[in-house]
Amino acid sequence: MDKILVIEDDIYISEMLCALLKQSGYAPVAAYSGTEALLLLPQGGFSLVLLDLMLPGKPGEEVLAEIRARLSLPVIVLTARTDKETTTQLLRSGADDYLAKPFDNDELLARIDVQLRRTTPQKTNKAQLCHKGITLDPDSFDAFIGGERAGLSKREFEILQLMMSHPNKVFTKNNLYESVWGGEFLGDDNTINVHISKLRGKLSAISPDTEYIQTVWGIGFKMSE
Amino acid sequence: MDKILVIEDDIYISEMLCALLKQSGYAPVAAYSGTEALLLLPQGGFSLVLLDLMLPGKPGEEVLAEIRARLSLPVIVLTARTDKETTTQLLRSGADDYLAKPFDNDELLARIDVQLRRTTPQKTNKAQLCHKGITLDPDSFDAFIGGERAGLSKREFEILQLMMSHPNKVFTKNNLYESVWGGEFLGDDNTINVHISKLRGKLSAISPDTEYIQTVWGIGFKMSE
DNA sequence: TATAAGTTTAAGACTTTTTTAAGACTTAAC
DNA sequence: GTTAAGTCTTAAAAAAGTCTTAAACTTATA
Repeated sequence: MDKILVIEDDIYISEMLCALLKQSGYAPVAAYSGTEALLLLPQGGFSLVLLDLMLPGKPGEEVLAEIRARLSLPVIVLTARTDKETTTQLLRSGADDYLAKPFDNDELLARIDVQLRRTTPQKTNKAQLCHKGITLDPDSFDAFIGGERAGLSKREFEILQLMMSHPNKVFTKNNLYESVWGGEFLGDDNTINVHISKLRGKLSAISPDTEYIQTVWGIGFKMSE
Repeated sequence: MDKILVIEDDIYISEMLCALLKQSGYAPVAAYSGTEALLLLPQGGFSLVLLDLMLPGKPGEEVLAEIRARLSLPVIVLTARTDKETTTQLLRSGADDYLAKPFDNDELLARIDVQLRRTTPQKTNKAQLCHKGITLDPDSFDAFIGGERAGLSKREFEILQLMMSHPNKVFTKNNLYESVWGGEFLGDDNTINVHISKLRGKLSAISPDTEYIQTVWGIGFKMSE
């Protein structure tokens, strides 16, 4: 159950929020000032922060900055001010979203969902990698181009998967070796070159005129753009 | 540079969006229908999707669902409808954020920032060097001027990186040799001159009228101001 | 103008990558 | 446990790209 820190000085609103959250299956914790919130946060375990901007003592903006400086937690700001300057400034200074007061309960819940959806590590999400028409299928350990199976071996698949997960990065042989083989790389090894060559062969067997893997001379390999 | 897929059928709005994005340092790619977008997406490399809900052919909601089913990419929806039902429904069905039309440019940029901030994790690594319009990309070991790749070799990159890391310092040949080659400099060597010449050639191939590397007669080289 | 310093070019040396092929190793089936 | 099929590694030659050298040319300084 996700713990949500509700930073709101108005007791009436705070209770309303907490009730709404509890009813929706979250575990709300109320903080009635920014300083209190900053004391509670290090306790840990929070999945999200709801932050009212108008706070006694420390202004909400400062609280936001301190949360951001210390933790990586989604923060949704509640504010009465809806002018563009305020709201864009808020987003720029670290808020993940904001909601204008008075807000709609359903919308608040939806926005909380959105934030938690991304924070909570992908449960089912075997997001399959796609790049330049290559689709990777982690279930069959194989790659497809336009529906055609490439027939990769395990190492070939792992190399391609690694490279496609960061399509702009150049991977040194060292990188590749340590990630795919998991050991230390002893410079004078041609194994990776051979695997890259085979991989290219299988990819270009499907699509002969496309370059998929680029060599960066003296450095390594990367996915073509 | 982050690639953003702009799915918008109205050419006027699409161009406006692309111009705005380009100006802000993103690389926009326009798709004028949902089906086109779904063809472009497997090409990969996109960091974010801007999706207009009103689309010819396939409705935006379906496009959203298909994107969600296939990839894990932030999607910001642009919509004219602002009723609570529509918007919460949108967020629940996979949108990461939405913006009501007509939207404010700054707000759009701020929201894009928010989404990218979380998707692009620890961009903490080597902050890319910029100077006089040259951007160094340590991932691809190359330099860019206005988005154009220079195609540097390893040594050329290392020289430029060294010089750009202290743009006001004058580097003697000795300095350069010892830093880039790592050995002792034996005065009568022309190698560095040749490399500087090649480097200048590649930079001015992109931007012929700008001087990037200055000669300090009798001493060495430095970045131009 | 003479001289020292910097620039450019082109060719060959050198290094890195690609490809091929053969043998070693793994895996799965019998 | 043996066999068969496929995968991985090693080695070596060929190909491709980069670096260095040397020489001719240009520019700045005294």
